[in-house]
Amino acid sequence: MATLKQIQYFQMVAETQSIRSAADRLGIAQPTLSTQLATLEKNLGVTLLERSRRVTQLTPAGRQLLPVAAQLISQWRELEALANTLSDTAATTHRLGVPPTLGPYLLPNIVPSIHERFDRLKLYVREEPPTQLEGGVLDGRYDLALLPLPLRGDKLAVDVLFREPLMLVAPKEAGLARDGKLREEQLSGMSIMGLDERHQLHQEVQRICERTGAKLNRDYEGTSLDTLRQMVVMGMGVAFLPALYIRSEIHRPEELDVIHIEGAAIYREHALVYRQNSPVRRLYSSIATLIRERMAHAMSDVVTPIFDR
Amino acid sequence: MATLKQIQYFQMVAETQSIRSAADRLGIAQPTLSTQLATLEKNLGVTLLERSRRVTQLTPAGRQLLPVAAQLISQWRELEALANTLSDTAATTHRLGVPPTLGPYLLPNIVPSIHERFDRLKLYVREEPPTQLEGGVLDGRYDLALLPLPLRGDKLAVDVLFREPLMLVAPKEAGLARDGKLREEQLSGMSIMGLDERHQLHQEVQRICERTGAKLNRDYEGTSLDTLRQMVVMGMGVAFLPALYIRSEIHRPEELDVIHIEGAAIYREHALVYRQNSPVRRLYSSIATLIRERMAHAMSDVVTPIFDR
DNA sequence: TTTTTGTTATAGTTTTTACCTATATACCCT
DNA sequence: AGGGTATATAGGTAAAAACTATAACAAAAA
Repeated sequence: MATLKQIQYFQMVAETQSIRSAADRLGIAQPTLSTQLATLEKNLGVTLLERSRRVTQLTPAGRQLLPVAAQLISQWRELEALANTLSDTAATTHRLGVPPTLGPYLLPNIVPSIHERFDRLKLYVREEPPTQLEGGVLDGRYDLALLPLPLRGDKLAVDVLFREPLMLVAPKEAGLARDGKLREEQLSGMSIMGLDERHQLHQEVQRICERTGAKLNRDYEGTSLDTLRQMVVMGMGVAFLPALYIRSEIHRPEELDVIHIEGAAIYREHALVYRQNSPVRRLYSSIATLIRERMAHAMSDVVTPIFDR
Repeated sequence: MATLKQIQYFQMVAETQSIRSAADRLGIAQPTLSTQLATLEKNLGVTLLERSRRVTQLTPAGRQLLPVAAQLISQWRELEALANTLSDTAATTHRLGVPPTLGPYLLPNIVPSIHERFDRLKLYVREEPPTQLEGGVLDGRYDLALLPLPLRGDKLAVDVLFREPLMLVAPKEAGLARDGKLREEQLSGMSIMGLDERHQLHQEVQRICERTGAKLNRDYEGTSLDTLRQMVVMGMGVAFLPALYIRSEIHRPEELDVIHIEGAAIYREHALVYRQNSPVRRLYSSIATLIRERMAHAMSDVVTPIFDR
């Protein structure tokens, strides 16, 4: 197999019409160039150059191969240039997976900050259920993902980000919320609506119900936070919704009572995960830090950043 | 500078997602592949692969470089393939220069034969005055040329092709041609029209006039054989025209008398010329043979092929 | 003509590097 | 904990890419 060098040599000789001066301009010895050209010709099975003492010029075959060779070299230069810009790892496109119950409500808050800090970094974002996301990061479909804790496996690097309370929402007419608060014990026996079981939030709510004695109503299950919320608005029951969802503009406060449960640890935790041996794990962990800082700065009334774990 | 091999290696690893199996498929040892990849990465200044025991996959940067690398390889394959077809020298495009007083009247007769014999050979034909053609072959603007003899220089390979008589043409009403023949002596004092002096034919006719005592009329000079012929038709005088021109369909026999001069060597000779050290001189000389044979076969009434000189 | 000069090819060496085998190291899985 | 598998490293060899020196040759100059 020929080398890019040899092709470059060929190109230079074609340009200068002389092996001698081409060798000078390439900064190599003339015999080296002669033999390299000879081996290139041998490999290609074609005589490229018409050697003579006066001028060395292209053969008809060489003339036709030259443009292809030139294109090859320019393609190589392009690859070099691209590698150069990518050598700053923060200049490449990273694939980020997000769960549907978090992404739309969190990303608008943090993506601008990320682009501000790493101005040439690009994100390719896709939504998927957390269970699939975890495997997706492992098998390389994603470079990093936002995921609720705990994870199934333990093979991934995990940067815990923040704690997000789940708020009980109830129809106005239910009159549950005197002052927007409820004590944990009052949950006991209450019938709670949730998302369908393919969502991680389903399990999370299930655990909370088991702990507090509430009852998970499986007759009606939402397929998204929006449909779940709509079911509450229509008076079909109460539900736990993530604080970030409620904070987002999708929520219209006049339609629902939002109730904070006192005394109970009703929340979920989110982390940024990526492969342990990703060469850019330092970048990812600084993105995690950036997210925590952003949360602390702009959303500390809603979520609790976790800096040390 | 990286090598094409290394890029191919990179491509294979990306495909198999494993250094081990890529090494197998490439037929090299695994450590070789590891080090080659490392040097490629060092040269590019970018980490291309995320090594791990489970699967080795691309980094974000590697993912973006892979398509460019793949294109580079495919470009190389293209170059190889082209070289392969060109390795048969008769499959390339050769640049042929012809003089305006010969090309249009000879080429239609010989080009089909050339393509029949060398079916993948292509010709790029241009017309230029012989004086420029000779230099054009020397400096590489042409690969070969048809030229009238004698040549100025002696640095080119010359394959003499054939002798072409020059015929005297006269207006019908001049009544010069009793039986289409004239003896050399009768030319003496006759006023002959010619082409302008940039054409080689001008000099040739001039020499003939000097030898036979005819007088070259420089008051009216044609810029092409067609205008010269037209001047004769219009009764402005007589002229020498090449036999191949007269034989071509451009000539309409009813308009002119064509007169053969007896006893005098009134002709020009044509040769195929090319650079001495052209790597394809054997091809060119067999093209010369082909032309001679074609002349002998189809035009022996007009021209005299010259096989031995 | 002969000499000089400049260009390419060849010979002989050195240095580099691509490749190998053997082994270390790390991780996964049972 | 240990066997199995993947990659990395070490050390050595052989191929090839580089150099210097020189031959061979053609063109230009003397």
